[in-house]
Amino acid sequence: MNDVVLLGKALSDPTRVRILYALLQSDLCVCEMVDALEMGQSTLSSHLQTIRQAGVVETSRRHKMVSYALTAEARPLIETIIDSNRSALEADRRIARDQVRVQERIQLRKNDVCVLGPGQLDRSEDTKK
Amino acid sequence: MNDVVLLGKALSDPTRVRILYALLQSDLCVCEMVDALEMGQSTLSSHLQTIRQAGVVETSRRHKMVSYALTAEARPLIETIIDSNRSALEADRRIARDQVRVQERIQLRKNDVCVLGPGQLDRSEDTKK
DNA sequence: ACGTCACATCATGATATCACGATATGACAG
DNA sequence: CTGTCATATCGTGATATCATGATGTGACGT
Repeated sequence: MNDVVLLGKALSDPTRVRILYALLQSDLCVCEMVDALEMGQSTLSSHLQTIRQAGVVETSRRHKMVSYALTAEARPLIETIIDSNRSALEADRRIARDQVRVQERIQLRKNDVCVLGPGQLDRSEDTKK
Repeated sequence: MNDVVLLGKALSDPTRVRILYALLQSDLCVCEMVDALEMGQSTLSSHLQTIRQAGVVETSRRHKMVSYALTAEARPLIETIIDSNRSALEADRRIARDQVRVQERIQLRKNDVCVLGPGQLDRSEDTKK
């Protein structure tokens, strides 16, 4: 019972859906998500705790950063749910923008490891038309 | 995006999970759910509206009663989610009790149609041992 | 057409959740 | 063992959700 409710809570907020959608692309550390998803670090962190309580994600430490990943148990179910609304999600402008920014942040990794802290990504390109 | 969030909201409350679990057994009218799930009619109704907004259930009128059913589109997904936690749900005492009471209420139908209004089910048996 | 009955909606107060800034923690480098 | 930096937690005020009782609505039988 409670497991289902916690899964529901994980999915019941647009910000958390954005986070899950991003994690479906790739494991990400908190600093990468702060930049890519453009939200306050404390806001992001508390949503991550909510998702973690649902057993949907797990953490691992990589150097100074904490990396979040979908759990092996939850991933298929999350994929199924997301897939059932894939087209609506892909049409969402916020989601599309997140995708691009996640990829940009991933490009900055060295040897697949995040080397840049939160809020340090040069976004001067973004202000150009 | 919003569809996923609404689905999440439908699942994010224990009372709504109970309702969905009951509807997985059988279509039910509101009066049957009031008795079987032992909740106030207005409480039940507002949860049903939440679930309906998520596109998970649809209604039809049968005589005076309104019958709720999982939609054909949502049912497979709901089944998948429930199944992924089937054992935990079956272990839930509240859910188990609901199951019994739903079956009792269904037994009272004539020709598969509910004939008894809300709060009219004789529960004198329940107070025995 | 008029009640009646099942259901929906409203009003309210209590509790939970949200975003955000400030502060705490704790792992690593030096 | 000390500072630093990434992340977690706390505090707060605004908003949303909950359960419940009162009231509204609309389809059916008479």
